[in-house]
Amino acid sequence: MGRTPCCDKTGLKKGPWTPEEDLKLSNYVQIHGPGNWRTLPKKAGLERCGKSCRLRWTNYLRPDIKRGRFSFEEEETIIQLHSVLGNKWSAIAGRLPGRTDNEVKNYWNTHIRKRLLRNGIDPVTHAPRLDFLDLSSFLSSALCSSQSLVNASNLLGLGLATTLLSLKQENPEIFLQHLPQNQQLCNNSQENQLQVQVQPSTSATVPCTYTLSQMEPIEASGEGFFCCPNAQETFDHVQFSANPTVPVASENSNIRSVDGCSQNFSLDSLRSTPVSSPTPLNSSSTFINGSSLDDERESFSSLLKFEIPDGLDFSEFL
DNA sequence: AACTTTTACAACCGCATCATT
DNA sequence: AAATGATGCGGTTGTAAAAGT
Repeated sequence: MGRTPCCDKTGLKKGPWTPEEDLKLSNYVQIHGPGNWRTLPKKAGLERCGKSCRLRWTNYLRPDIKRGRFSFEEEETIIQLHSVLGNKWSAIAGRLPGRTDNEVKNYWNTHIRKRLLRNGIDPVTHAPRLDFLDLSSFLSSALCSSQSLVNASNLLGLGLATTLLSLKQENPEIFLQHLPQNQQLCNNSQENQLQVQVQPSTSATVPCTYTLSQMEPIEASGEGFFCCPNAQETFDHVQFSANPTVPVASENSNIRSVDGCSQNFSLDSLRSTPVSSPTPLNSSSTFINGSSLDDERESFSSLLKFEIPDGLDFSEFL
């Protein structure tokens, strides 16, 4: 015995709402307030399912809804929250004033998800993925530019580190259970530990190094994704290293080969999103009315760059 | 200009969860 | 404690508009 349907669908209208229906619904809700959706259609004189009325109100007619394109800041917030919360669209929308879960979900599926994929970022794990990289452009860039260097092991090291952090977030018990093995993946030497060197948000604070086992994920704070156990700070700049002696590199927008298995990057670049500052990164990126906003954002996303080293055997990829 | 394909978004549907009886 | 009802959530679909051929 299944559940009774939310309403008797016979004779009920479906499809796009007419202005007249919108008016009836708006007038009714403004007088009586939202709620009692099952009985609302009859009282409001609408031939619609109560569920449909609720959806129309919450996603379209509500007076506090913000319409129009998502700003850079909103997009960045969505990506940050999605990396922590996953497809919890309602929770994400709750942190974006005036935006609905449906709107956020649609924007993710039609814009952000595709762009992340194009830039070699897995939209589910938010980690760089080799199988998403455009291999042809990858190879042509390697063949045409003497400066282009790919260090496949570095890419793998980066993916490993980010995957481990994701794993720790999602399955802390399993992560801790396998931590010794995980730490050895990056380097066979048991003396080396996979470490995370962090640059705190405030410049006055000295960078510190933690092992992954010490890192704690932060629930959607909007400020960062992990916190140091003994420090109150959040941070947005991490360096993964299999070698505790590796120094912290200074640039935090690009992935750079520092040494061996270490990687230096910011979470912003990892997420392939624009940097937090609303100021464009270079003078040619000033906003021009009429230009494609997606293209602008695409150019920011290209900050995720890979350098190609000499001596890479491309046959490994083919 | 006509047709096809792609894109964006509103709306629907089924299920989960919480509240009430 | 179980049954039922109300609401919310997330995946999916339908369709109009835009872009491409």
